Amino acid sequence: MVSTARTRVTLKDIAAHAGVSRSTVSLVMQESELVAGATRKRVQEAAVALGYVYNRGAATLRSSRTATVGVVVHDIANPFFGALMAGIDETLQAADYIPFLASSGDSLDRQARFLARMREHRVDALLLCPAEETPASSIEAIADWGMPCIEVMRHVGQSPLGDYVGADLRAGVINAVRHLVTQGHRRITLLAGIADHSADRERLAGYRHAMHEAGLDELASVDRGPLTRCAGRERALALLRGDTAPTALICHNDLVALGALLALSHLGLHAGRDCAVIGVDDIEEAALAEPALSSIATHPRAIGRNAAELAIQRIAHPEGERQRIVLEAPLVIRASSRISSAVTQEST
Amino acid sequence: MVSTARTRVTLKDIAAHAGVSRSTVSLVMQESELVAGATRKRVQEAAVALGYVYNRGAATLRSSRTATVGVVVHDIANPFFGALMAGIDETLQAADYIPFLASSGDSLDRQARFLARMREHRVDALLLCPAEETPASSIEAIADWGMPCIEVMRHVGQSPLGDYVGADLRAGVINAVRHLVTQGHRRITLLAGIADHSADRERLAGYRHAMHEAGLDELASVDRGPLTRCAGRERALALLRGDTAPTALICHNDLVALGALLALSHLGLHAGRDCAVIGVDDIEEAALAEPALSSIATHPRAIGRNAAELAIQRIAHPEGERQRIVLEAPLVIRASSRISSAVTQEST
DNA sequence: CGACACTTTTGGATCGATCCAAAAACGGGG
DNA sequence: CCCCGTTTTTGGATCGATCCAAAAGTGTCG
Repeated sequence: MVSTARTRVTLKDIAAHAGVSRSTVSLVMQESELVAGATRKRVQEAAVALGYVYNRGAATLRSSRTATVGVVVHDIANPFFGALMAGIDETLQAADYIPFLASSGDSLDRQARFLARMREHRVDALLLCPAEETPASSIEAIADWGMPCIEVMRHVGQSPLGDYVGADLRAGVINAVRHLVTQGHRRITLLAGIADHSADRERLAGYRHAMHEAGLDELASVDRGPLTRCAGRERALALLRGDTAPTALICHNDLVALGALLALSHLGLHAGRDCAVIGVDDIEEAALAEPALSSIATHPRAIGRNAAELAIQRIAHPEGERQRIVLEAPLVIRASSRISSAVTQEST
Repeated sequence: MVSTARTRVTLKDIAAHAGVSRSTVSLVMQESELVAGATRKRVQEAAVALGYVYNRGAATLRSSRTATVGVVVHDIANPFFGALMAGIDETLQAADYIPFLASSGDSLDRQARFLARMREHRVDALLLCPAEETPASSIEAIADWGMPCIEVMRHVGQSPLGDYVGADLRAGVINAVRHLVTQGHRRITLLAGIADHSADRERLAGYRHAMHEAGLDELASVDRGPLTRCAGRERALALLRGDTAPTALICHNDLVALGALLALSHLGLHAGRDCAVIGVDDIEEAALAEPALSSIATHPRAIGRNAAELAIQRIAHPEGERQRIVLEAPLVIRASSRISSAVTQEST
C-alpha cells in the first residue's frame, strides 16, 4: 500500500515530531525510568505515527549489546537437537533474545568458522555443544574474547571449564545396569560410540562402576561403533550371533536401541524376554516402539531451557560464579527390559 | 593468555600499522579488486598481527547488508523441520550467511514478534513457513518493508504471492492413489489435518482428482484430525472398526502413518495385506518401520537447500522475477502398501 | 616532455543509535 | 522570591565501518 521508498525514520524524526531531543527519544526506546510519563507517551505515539523501526545495528555499535545468542549443535537434523533447540528458542524468545543457529556436523573447521562469525556479529553469549575433539584451548579462546560460553551436553576436558548444562548420564547408566541386574542379567553389553567425548565417557564410567558394584567386572564388554539406527541393527546382530551373546544391551542412544530391536525381531527373538534393550534420550518414538523401549530420559527440551536461562544470567553477570547444571536422567522402564512384559506401565 | 582488556583493534589501527589509509583497509576487508596486490598483502598481515576482528555491526550501519537471514518454522522439534533446517544451514554456510531461527508454534503472535525482531535486525532475507491462518497482508507487509521473503512448504492464499519453494504434494498423492487403485483398492481414506493451509489443500486436491479419475468419487472419504503419532493410531483404529472400513489409508504425514501401523498390528491385521498405509515425508524411520512404510518423499533437506539458494539469489537481485520451485515428491513403495510383501525393494 | 588514460589511494562525511556531563525545569521551604 | 536538591531533558562526542568524489601515482605514446 505505502511502499514509497521515503527515507527511513530515525530517532531524530521522532524527536522533531514529538518536540523533544534525540536523547530523550533514545531513553524512551530503552524503557528508561528517567523519562516523565507524559513525555514517554508522546514519544511512543510519535514513533507509532511515523512507523519507526528500531535499528538494533546502530544501537549495537555504541552499546555493544546485540540481543543475540549463538547456538552450535552437531546435527540439527537429529531429533534430539531439534528438541534441545526448541527449549532454547522458547526461553530466549521470552527474554527477547534471538538465536543464531549453526550445525557443525562435528567438524572442527565448520565450528571454528561459525565461532568466528559469531565474534564478528558480537553475540552476547554462546551455547555450544562442542564438536568432537574440540581442544580446551578453543573454549579458553572464547572466554578470552570476552564472550560468555555455555557448554551443553558435552564438555571438553575432564570436567567443564566454565558453565555447563547436561544430563546425569553416569547415574542414568548406573540405574540401567542395576535394573538389569535385578532382573537376573549378567552379560550386559554397552553399545558405545567411536569418538571419545565427555558424554561418552560418562556413560562408560557409569557402566564400569555399576558392573563392578555387581561383581561383574569380568563380564563387562563395550562395543564401539557408529550411532545410527542401521548401525545399531548391524551391531546388535553381530553381538547376538557371537558365541558369548549378551542377554542385555545398553545403547548409546535411542536410535541405536531401536536398531537393536529390529535385530531382535529379525532373529525371531522377543525383546525383554530373550534380550533386554535400553536406550538413551527417551525420544518420542521410544514409547511407541514394539515392544516399547526402555530408555534413560535426557529431556533435551529441559536442557535447552536451562542452558538458555544460564546464558541470559551470565550475560547479566559475566563475572558471576560458574555453574554446572546436571539434570537428572531417570530410567524409564518399559517392555523392552522387562522379563514379564505383561503390563506396560512407566516409572517416573 | 592475553586477555588484557586493551582497547579494540579497528581499521584505523590496521591502517597505521600498515602505513595506508582507513579506506584502503576497508577495501581490503571487502575483498575489493581495486587494491594493489602488495598493499592487500601488507594490510592482511597487519590485521592478523594485531588480532583484528571485523565488526559487522558497524559495517551494517553504513552499508545495510547484514549477512544474516531469518528462518521461521512451526516446530523445530519436528524432525521434518530439523532436516529442512539442516539443508538451509548447509547452503547458507557455504555462502557466508548466518541464520536466525525461530519456532512459531503455529502462533500468529509469536510469528509477528519474531518478524518484528528480524526487521530491527535488518536481516537480508526471510525464509518463512507461515503459521496457520497467516493473512496475505502479512506477506505483503514484509515485501513493503523491502525484505525479500521466501515462503517454504506452505504459502498463504490460493497461490504463492512471491517466491515459493515446496514439494509437489498434489502429484505425490495422485501417484499414491493410482498405485493403490492398481493394487485393487477402492475404499481409500485420506487422513488429513484440521487446519486449512495450502499444503493441506494440495493433498486434498490430489486425492480428489485421482479418486475422480478412477471413478471412485462416491467412495472418497476424508478424515480430519490431529497429526501426531498417537492421534494417527486412534484415528486409524476408529476408521478400521467402523462399518465401512477402508482398505487403504493415505496419511497426512509419516507420524500419522506410523500411528496407523500401530493400530493395524493392535488389531492383529497385517499392513499391506489387510490394509495399505502410505505416509508423507519419507522420514528416516519410515524405511525401518515394521513393515516398512510406503511414503511420498518430500526431501526436506533438498527443499531447505533450494529455499536458501533462492534467498541468496533474491538478495542479489531483489527485483528479479519471482520463482516458484516445486520439487518432485516421488512415491516410495514399500511393504506397507503391497499386497505381496515378499521383497522390500524401493522405487525411485 | 607533456597529455591522457588508467589504476590506486585517500580524507571527510555519513549511517543511527548511545553515553555523559551539564543545563533546564520543577518543587518546597525559608 | 530565591535557594537548593531532585527530576527531566539536552547537545555534542562517539562507536567503527562504508561511500564517494577527488587526488595521487603509473604507464604509454606522440
